[in-house]
Amino acid sequence: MAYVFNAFAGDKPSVGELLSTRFPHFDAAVVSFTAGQEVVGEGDPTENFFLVIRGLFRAVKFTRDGRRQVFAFYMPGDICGLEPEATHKLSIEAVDRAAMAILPRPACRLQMDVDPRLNAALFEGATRALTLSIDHMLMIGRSSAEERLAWFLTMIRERVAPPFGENVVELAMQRQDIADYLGLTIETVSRTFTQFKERGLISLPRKRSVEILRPDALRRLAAADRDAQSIPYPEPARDLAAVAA
Amino acid sequence: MAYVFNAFAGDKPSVGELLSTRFPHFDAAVVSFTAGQEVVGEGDPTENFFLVIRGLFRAVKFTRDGRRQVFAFYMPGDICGLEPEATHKLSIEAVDRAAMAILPRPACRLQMDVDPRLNAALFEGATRALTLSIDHMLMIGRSSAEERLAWFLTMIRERVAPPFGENVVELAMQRQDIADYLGLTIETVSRTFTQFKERGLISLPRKRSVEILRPDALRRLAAADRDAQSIPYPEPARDLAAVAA
DNA sequence: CGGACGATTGAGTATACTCAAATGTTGTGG
DNA sequence: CCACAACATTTGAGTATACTCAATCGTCCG
Repeated sequence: MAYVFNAFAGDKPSVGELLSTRFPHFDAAVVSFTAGQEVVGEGDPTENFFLVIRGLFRAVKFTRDGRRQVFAFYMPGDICGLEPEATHKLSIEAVDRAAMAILPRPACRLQMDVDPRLNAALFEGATRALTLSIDHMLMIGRSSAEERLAWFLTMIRERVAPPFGENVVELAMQRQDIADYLGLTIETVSRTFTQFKERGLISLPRKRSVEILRPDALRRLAAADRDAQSIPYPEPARDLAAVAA
Repeated sequence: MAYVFNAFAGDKPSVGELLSTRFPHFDAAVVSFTAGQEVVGEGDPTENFFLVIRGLFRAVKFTRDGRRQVFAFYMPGDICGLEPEATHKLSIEAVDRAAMAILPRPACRLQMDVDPRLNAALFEGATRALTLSIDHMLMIGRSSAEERLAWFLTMIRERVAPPFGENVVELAMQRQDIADYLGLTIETVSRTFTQFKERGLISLPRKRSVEILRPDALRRLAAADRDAQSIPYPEPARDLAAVAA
């Protein structure tokens, strides 16, 4: 997940908390968006930071001929819009009906100068976002379709309810978003979902709802552990140590 | 270029300058490395920042089964090692005979608290690094082999001597590094080099030396402009406006 | 000169792609 | 509430791009 501040990730107070403390009226700047609506576009001046209040957003970039890459999904508690240049290099769009708190940059900067905690939190967050993007890039550059989808499902699951996640994950984004996030086509994503279903790794109660039946197997696939691919069905053992390793 | 501070990129004083000002004896901590030598490994504690003095370094990560992704190349003036977690998530290795200034983190942090300029420079740099990684990811996720290599050559050329670059670029890294940087195999990289040569886009005086004969054509390929692919040979016109657009 | 390594080239293949059609889902108006 | 339209997703068939495995070529050193 490139470019994401996760409210759960820090041992320090979360950026969201700090902001809501320092800007007691920040909810006055909350704006709602409908599905597909653009918050900022590529080339727009970077005037604000954004704190996700409700729903799901995505950060995207387009090539000139219309290909699209999704760089991140932002969930409630995440901050985005921290691009350093004068203009945004990514567009931020609402995936579904969602809401953002809009935080003017000058005010944030002033607070940063005054409050070392906010300062440190933002810096830590920015560098952590970089770390989070590493896995994403490794996946895109060096993994098969099934590894990418397994990684995606594992990551989403663990973000929704850390540290272990629920076994049923609601996917607010549509298949095209997943495809563009993973650097695949929508057809390949769909086929891989079907394949996972047939292998008993997941079930699909509804199209946008995934029940993860065998989280360990999925996690091993995601870790690019080639052995996992040769284990289609059994494997009842837990394997949490492997995650930490 | 993920994770890179480029000494040329900023309108502010470069991080390198600030560090050498604030740490007048930082050159006492300069360490030399031979080709392939590891500066820090994945999992090592994050005790220092690093400033490249001479030569070329790469940031890499391995999957469990040995696949490798190169995330960045660091040139003199670049800073690396700014990972926020307690341990490094990437390994940093010397590509050739190279040297790093080793900057203890606690000292840097102290200076950051005291000196808002250093602080701002590092923050700007960290977020800029994020922006720089965007193109890399877009390439890896959504481009063909020839687009990736065209982008790589264009980027290297412009980094070596901004803003336009020399027409002859010395590649200190070997083909495997390029392949792992672009998410391709070494064979595909090699074939694409050959193809570019046959199309008259480049020439290869030596294996590690690329002469860029048609920078505009290469740049258009890199920009994922599909029209460029249907223009194999002629095209004498300049096209700098397209870069800015 | 020979060995080691890096790079290129060749042949065949697999994975994910494209184009196309069918199916499923959602939302809207009658 | 149902029917229909619009859209999202799945499935199918064929193909292209980049991969794998293998051999050759070139270059740098000892």
